[in-house]
Amino acid sequence: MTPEALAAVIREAIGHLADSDALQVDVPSEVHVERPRSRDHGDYATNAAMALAKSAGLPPRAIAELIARALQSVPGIAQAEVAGPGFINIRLDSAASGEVARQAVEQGQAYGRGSTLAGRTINVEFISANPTGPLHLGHTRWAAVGDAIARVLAAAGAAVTTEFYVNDRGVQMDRFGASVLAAATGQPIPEDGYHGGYIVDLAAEVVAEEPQLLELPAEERLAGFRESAYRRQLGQQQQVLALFRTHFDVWSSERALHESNAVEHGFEELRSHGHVFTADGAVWLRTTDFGDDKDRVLVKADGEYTYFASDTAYYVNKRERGFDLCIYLLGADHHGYVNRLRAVAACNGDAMETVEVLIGQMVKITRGGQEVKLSKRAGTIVTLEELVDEVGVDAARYSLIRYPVDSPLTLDLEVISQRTNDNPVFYVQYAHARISSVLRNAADLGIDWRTAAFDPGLLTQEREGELLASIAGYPRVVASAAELREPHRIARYLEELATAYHRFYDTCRVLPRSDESLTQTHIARLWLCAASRQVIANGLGLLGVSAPERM
RNA sequence: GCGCCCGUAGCUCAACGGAUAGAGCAACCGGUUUCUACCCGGUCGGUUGGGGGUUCGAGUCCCUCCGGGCGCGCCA
Repeated sequence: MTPEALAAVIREAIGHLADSDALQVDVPSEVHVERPRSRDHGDYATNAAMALAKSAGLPPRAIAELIARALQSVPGIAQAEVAGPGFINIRLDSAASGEVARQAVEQGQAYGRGSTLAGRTINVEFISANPTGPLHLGHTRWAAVGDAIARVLAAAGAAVTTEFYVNDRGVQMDRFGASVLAAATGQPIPEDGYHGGYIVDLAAEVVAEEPQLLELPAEERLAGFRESAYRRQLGQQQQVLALFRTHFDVWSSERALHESNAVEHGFEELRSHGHVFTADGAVWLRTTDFGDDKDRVLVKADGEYTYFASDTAYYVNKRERGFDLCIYLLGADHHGYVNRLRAVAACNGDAMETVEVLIGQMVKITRGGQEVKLSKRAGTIVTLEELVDEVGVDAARYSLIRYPVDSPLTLDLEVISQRTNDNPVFYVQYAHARISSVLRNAADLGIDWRTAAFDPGLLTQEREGELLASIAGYPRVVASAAELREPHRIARYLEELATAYHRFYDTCRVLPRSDESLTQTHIARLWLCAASRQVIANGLGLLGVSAPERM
């Protein structure tokens, strides 16, 4: 029995009590079931009685008594007793606990997937870097976390589209082009240009492969270099992201937005809602109608569109493509955008909740405790590529996802490339490899556990119970990670699951020793192993981290 | 000045408003002569930055102060 199933049972019990007038309450839509820290408090505990006390006008313990008595007759529940201020502590019988092993094995990759977000059509936009340089560490955090969020949302039943918005228009692109051209022709790179070493490499590449560009008249030459370098740089970003296992369904170009007239179209939509006005020769969006500090300019007095104009049109475009939720992942240096983005939604006649902005704090990186400075302009940058080269995709992804994004993060390159428990990705992966080995050995011994009768009631050891409970908790972890947009919960959970497995393995012999014959207990433990492995693989899959069969 | 985020063990960090605030690392002590020891067990370690409040119950919610990060363009 999973905690969700138990919660449903408790809710049902409360419903019966309410129907029979034993208790005058509204049946709560959600019943909270938790795994108590201390096993003395049972397998699970619920605070339902305490939560109902106020509306029922009865002391929590009295309500708890009623519910507990009802639960005692439920199949699978071995014991239900009132404790403390009104908790109900519940003990399952071992067969009911053990059934989740069967569920996990039989459901396979589907185990843990849910439907809490079914019907939602969600756009997740992240990274959206300028195509004027390699992706650096901040982008890398989003590459890992954004991708994991998308996977987790999908696991909760949402239809998810991941999207990368390419800022390929405007002054930065011109500076980029000018920088590459300067490098190609031996001129000093402009003060306001890009000075990274990669500019020189790009310039050399362009010259080698498109020497004819050098022959063009000045203006066309500049444009030629800009476009060529842009294509190459974007291609490089795409290639590195693919290597990093971060997939985007849609690459959306700011330039294309303008060329397809989507910007003007977006303005019309907003105008029809009455939030566009003209002042001082500029066109504005009245975002202050919806909580922004100040109104924002869409078209400057000189006729140029602002960056915000594209953002606004892009939002309208997303809505027209059918997304009912637009999630943006932004760096902390962009948190000033939150209010105006939400205001854009409201100006479009949408609920402000249609826009959800996740703010990620900065990532610092150290090597052996010493900070590695990041500066895109100065060229001493740690790029996504360099990080992966140094620590590998699995360690990089896992380390970046493992922490909530709203706190600043410091990663030490030495630590996350070591195979210590400072670097738990290996700990989790090792559990998977270890189980794989056991299952291989079982096959070698000719044990066909899958078709043998599985008696979950034989899993009565304390550590078997802990492991089963951990497995049973997985679907809820996925659901809450999706609801809270916090994939780090998956990682933390996997570490606990791996611990539970290692502890189980330490005390419970799975396979028969050479002088032993095969028993039902061996079979039951093999099911437990297979279930554990399935859940680890599913969880790592949500993080985009591999689940190796051997290490 | 205004706004957002953060402050938890020596370090890096967890903890749907729930019971005695937890892991890993570091330090120290143990465990494998048969399934992967990249593992397991134990010891040490805390006024959750300070102070108020809300309630059956606060690391978590509210107020305030202190400390740190980031942002406040007709820039992108």
